[in-house]
Amino acid sequence: MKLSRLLSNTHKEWPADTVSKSHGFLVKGGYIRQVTSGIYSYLPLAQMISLKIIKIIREEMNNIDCTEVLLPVVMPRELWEESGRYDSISDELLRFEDRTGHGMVLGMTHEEAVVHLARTEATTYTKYPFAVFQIQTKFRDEVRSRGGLIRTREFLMKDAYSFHTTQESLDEYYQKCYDAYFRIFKRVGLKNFIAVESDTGMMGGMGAHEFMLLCDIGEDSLAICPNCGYSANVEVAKGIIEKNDTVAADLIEEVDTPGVKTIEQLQELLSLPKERLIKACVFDVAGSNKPLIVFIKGDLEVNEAKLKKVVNAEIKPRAAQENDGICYGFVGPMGLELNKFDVIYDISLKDGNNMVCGANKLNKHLVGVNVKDLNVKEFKDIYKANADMLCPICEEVHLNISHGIEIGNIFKLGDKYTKAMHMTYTAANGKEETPIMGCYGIGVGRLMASVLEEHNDDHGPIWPISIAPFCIHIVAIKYHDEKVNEYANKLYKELSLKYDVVLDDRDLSAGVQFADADLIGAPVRLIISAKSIANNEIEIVTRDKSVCKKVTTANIISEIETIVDKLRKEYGKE
RNA sequence: CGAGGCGUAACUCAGUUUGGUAGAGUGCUUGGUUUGGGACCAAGAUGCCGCAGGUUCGACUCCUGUCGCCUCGACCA
Repeated sequence: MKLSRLLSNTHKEWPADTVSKSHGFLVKGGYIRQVTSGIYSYLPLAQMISLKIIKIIREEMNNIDCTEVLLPVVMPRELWEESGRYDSISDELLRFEDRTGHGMVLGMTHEEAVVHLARTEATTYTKYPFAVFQIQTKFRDEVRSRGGLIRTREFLMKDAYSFHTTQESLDEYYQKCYDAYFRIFKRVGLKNFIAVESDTGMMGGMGAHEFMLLCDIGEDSLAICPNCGYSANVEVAKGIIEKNDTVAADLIEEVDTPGVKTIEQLQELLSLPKERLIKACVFDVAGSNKPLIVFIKGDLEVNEAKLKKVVNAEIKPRAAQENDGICYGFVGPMGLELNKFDVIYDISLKDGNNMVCGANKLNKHLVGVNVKDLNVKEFKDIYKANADMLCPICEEVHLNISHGIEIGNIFKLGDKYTKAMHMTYTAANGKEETPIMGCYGIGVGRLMASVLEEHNDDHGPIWPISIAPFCIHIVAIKYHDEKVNEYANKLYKELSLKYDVVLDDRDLSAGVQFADADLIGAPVRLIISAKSIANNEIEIVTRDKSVCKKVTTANIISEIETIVDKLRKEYGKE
């Protein structure tokens, strides 16, 4: 590729409205252009990277006996009614009508489509297990897209689906996929990524992991044990709350707490640690007209993902309303009119002694409350793990809370879709059985942005050699100079036989050429100038600055080979 | 959907408070001097000032509405 022929422009100034490095550099370097919120066109540079990522994904999926298919982007609403998701998913699923008025949807994921395909092909146990994947555009009408390619509405995704007749078979394949994901992320150049236990969310199912690139701009919070390696998305994370040995109080007293509506105010007024307070949170639950009151230890927060599972419905923090019988700021477990509310106690309160709670009266709290006296039937685990808690596995050290970008996920779906969509096979004993499924996703564009997020300097991306748009970038300084021109083209031709090479054949000032080379981020750079040719040497520099030396023209090819081999090993197959 | 911010040239942004001929830098075109980190000189092209109403002799500027984009939150198979 000659740089003068490349369709894209770099920008000198940092693009407006970009917050993350990856977003900024992708725009500044001419990789992507926004069409509308959450929807981007890829210029050639981004497409080249995308194709290289896809190639790696393909190889690794094929390696675990997953074969490629192509499912439709547009599907009839009936298919989604079969699974129940036409109604259970809200506006994120884009619905529209074709010209006959028939309801259609844009695929946001393809469980329905793949079951539709597989249920007519895999009707006997002899076909199982099997797995297919596709690399296909998804559309999710996100409430708010953000961060450039980190969170878009339209995006390219590798999604794979496996089908099994036994749980053991699913578990085994799930592990294979888990391992393949590690290889994929390693090969595209990521270093600081982990797998965490995760919520199954709208996918449903029996277990899930998310692969996370640890990084400050990540949208997810992760609880990680630095000792034993336990790691989980905070949405599902457990954590051991350190015991507090306060002794039981003898009597309950009502105290005046005028205007004290928050835990912080209460803590200050009573000079008590937050864990001696009982916090009340009020939620509205979809499909219920009773407000839900959740009691939890004052220093903890309610994990809404966990709570949602416990009540098995959508929940929303309730906005204070007048005359709804709730004494906001002074809600407590004693004296609540239980026929008007649903109440849940968090497990963190279980052994609470001598605590403080709202009195359900304006400007009053109760002191000296022992939870064991409240006759709570059941405690639920709905607290959010935090850095004050011990690891639930090794119980030795405190959890770290880190941020991560979700670069991939795997789910054990079970029979959620196969059952709803009446997919069956004939078992060896002649009976009809329902297969179980797993699904496995990687967002290609987000992965590209994530790699950039991890590999950059002040001047631009430092693409790993495995996915870099070009392997070698030849900077010809004073391209119009006859000798430079001749030598640069000779080298370009020769190297192009073996590598992806870009030749900067523009007759621009050296500064511009270097700046653009930084933005293109090719791992190996060759600098050719009249002076260097006169000395029979070429300067060879790697984008990560690990190599910077002059090499005689006679040795240049072998030197490049050495450097490229070394870089490839770093990101190569195991 | 809640809160905030922003829509002016291809890009980054002034100008709006106080209404009076549309601006700068970068980029682009042409010519020239340059050429190891976005160099310089000269000449030039480029605007439905997001859109629609309203007020006014006159609106980029004031008023109303509307659309779009960004950030935070909510949300996120």
